[in-house]
Amino acid sequence: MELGTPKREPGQADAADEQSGWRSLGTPVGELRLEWTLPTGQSFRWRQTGEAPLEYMGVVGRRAVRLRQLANDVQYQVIARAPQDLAAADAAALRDYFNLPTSLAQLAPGWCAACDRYAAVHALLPGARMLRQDPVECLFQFICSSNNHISRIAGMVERLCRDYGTPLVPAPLAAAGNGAAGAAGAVGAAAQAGEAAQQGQQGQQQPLELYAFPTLEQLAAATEEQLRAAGFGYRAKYITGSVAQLLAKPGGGAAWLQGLRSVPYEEASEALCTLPGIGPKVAACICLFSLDKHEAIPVDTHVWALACKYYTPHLRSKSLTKKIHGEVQAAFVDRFGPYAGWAHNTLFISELASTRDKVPAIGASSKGRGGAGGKRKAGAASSSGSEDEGDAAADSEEGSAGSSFSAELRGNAGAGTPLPHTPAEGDAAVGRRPRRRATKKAMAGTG
DNA sequence: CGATCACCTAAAT
DNA sequence: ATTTAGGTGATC
Repeated sequence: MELGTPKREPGQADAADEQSGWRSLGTPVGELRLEWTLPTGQSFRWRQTGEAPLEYMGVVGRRAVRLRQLANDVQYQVIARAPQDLAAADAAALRDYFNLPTSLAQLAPGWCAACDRYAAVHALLPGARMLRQDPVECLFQFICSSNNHISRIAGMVERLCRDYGTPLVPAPLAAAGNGAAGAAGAVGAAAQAGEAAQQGQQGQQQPLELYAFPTLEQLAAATEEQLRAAGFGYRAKYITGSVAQLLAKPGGGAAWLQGLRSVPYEEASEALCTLPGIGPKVAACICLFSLDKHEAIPVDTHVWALACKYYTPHLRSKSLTKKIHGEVQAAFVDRFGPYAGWAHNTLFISELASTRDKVPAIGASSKGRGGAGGKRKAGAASSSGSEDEGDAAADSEEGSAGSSFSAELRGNAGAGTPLPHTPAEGDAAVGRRPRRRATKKAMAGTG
């Protein structure tokens, strides 16, 4: 059952799975790999709860979910659900969350043809798919992400859910429960479920608590002082400020955000940037991870470095201003087409230290060939003309993206060796090191 | 518009 | 002790 193409319809379970409670999502490896999708910076709400098979626990909407990766499929199990949500809708909710109507496997060949570097990385990172998260949840997660690292972001988001969100009660217990159980009981039960599922892990962590992400109304209870005390730092005022602005929107902030799904990327981005704590990068994250803007490119420090090296070397000497952000964005769309954000995601993941740990081969899978740096024409559709400019520019200073990348791979064959990324000279392009060493607040633009 | 700096924090070097 | 870590806002 664990190998081969899933034959069942998504959401169905055969006799064996019926008793264990696992159901098939119907996603071959080319469409979804949990390890390249859940813990790679799109959402900070998933915790790994098992190894072999790889398993995660998290929350989708008001459903607490367990997911496990099989050789050529993903299975799920909804362990807690809001009273108003039907079990019959579980499959649809997950298919929506994982953006399954969009076929990654169909788009990837076009990106491989458009860029050798992408092709090399893609082979090692199949199934790196974009999520379709709830916009409110996504927005506050990424306000927390500014000038921050993943582990700390995850902690902040967890605190937000625990302090202001609604606890989710595991289904069997919810069914058997009575009013007397109360909120405290519900929390305990959810925690227990998480704890049980976490056995066999590296231990240490406290029981995983399961909460729905707080609604805007719930978040309105948070004060800046409270959040600062909880370790949100200067982002505390961004959160309270954005909550206030969103709640003031006619029709409600949630609906306003939802409405951004049906306007052009440019417009959605600008709208988001009117909220405190949201700039071009965070706006792009929200657009790509929750608002159906498949072309959005969050240009962070890693992507900026990638772009300077392979895609927009002519911008290398610039600093990452809003305008430059737009130029990098355009360069990616020019090369990869309307789903450039998806392609960018795989490239981005390949730069994460955690990814390199999991894929030692990433430093050793050369196969030489440096040809054809980019012949674009991504089957995904290149929006329009001016084809060769990007390539010409890319080739001018560093050689083609393809050859550069391959050269790096060759020279770095040791297993587990981090991608070379030879910082050469332009590495600190983002934040010029302060001429002096201003003690603390000097690393501004670096992150 | 572009360049600079301040803003929280915890882990890594 | 300094740097890193998936930036944004205010100012000149």
